[in-house]
Amino acid sequence: MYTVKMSRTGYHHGDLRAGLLASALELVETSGPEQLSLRAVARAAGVSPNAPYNHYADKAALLEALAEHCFDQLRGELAAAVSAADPGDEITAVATAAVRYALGHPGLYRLAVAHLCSDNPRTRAAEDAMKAVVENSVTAATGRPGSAALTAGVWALAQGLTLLLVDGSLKPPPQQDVDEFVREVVQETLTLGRPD
Amino acid sequence: MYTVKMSRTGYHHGDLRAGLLASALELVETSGPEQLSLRAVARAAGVSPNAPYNHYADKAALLEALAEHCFDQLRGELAAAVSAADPGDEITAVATAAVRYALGHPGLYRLAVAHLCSDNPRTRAAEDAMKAVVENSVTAATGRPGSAALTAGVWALAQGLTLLLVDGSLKPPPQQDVDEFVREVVQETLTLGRPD
DNA sequence: CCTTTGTGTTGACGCTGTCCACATTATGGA
DNA sequence: TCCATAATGTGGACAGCGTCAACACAAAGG
Repeated sequence: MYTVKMSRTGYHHGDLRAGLLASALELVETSGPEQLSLRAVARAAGVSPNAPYNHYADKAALLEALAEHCFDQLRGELAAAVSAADPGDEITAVATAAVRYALGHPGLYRLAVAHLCSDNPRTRAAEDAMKAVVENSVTAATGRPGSAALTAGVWALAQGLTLLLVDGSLKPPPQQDVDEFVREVVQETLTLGRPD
Repeated sequence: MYTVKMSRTGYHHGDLRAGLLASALELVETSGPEQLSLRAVARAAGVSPNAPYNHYADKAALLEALAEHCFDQLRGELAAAVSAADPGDEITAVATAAVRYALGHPGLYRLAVAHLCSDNPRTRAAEDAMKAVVENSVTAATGRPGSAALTAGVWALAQGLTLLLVDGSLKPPPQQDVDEFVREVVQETLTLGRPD
């Protein structure tokens, strides 16, 4: 997965900053975002409880970094999905990609969503980049520049669908694959049930 | 707000269960959901740190109760909004009502969303009741029974919009009122930008 | 009246985030 | 090359947290 520059000299770690991030990414999936403690991350990275403070101001800063990482990856996935989509199908593609990513990294996604409220500029920037991808998908799908309202709506639909699916509050009907379900939901919603 | 049966006898509290809930509801707004500690709730209720354990199995149980309370109230608001809506306007009405409620109780809403993942049956039931209201709004607005997919989509749109607005990730343009913004987003999204 | 049951208190444990002082290592100018 | 300085990791300590066990008080009912 992660090949960190592992030159532990016995005392110094080599690249603790990255090591902590990697350990945290693992722990957040195995133990859940609620259980993620700074000390546990340090332990997993093989380092004393206070070592992280040399690289992150406090626990919140580590969580910010995790959220930023999540949004960066997600943006990448969305952008790839949009450019690989059949013409006219871009909106469905972003929604599907978002859901797929979140279901693949539920712990990280939940953590990122839970800490959305923070006003860290880097996190905000990562979010804005995601929104830009969504906007692209809207203009690509409709053939004209999408209004701010429509972009917001598509973004909200994707985000809401993802959240509800991740925490099991919404389940695709049996013998329907998640992708199909998302596609159906998005298409019916965008046309209010009217056949296109 | 809350007139709890306050018959503190000097030792017994009278109705600690309700008192704890009330204190928690206050604290979750004033101090934020992340800072909400069982001990702080007990303190606010004027009782020792362990007293809550006579009424809630653990901290998670208290949070469940809060989430359930939130969903119950929200369902009430949504139902009222649907029945008060102009015919054909029911979907916009639910979305607006959801956003309005969440913005009025951001701490509680965030807590409820963060703990959606739990599989407490009472919480699930409260959620299902909300979904039923949304379904009603869809059938009322379209004039025919809404499909499961469409209901899910509207639900996701409302939930996503609410979440993004609550944590400031989405801001209505200046000099546009939140209600108007939500209305515009919902209408444009449901018709993919096509004028109706 | 006395026992049982519900309720609140006190004390303790391990865990957490964080501060401080200190130890160790890397770096770069003389 | 040597040494000062900065970067990085360690250890100890503190308050606050969730929770358990033992105990104290009050209400209820035979």
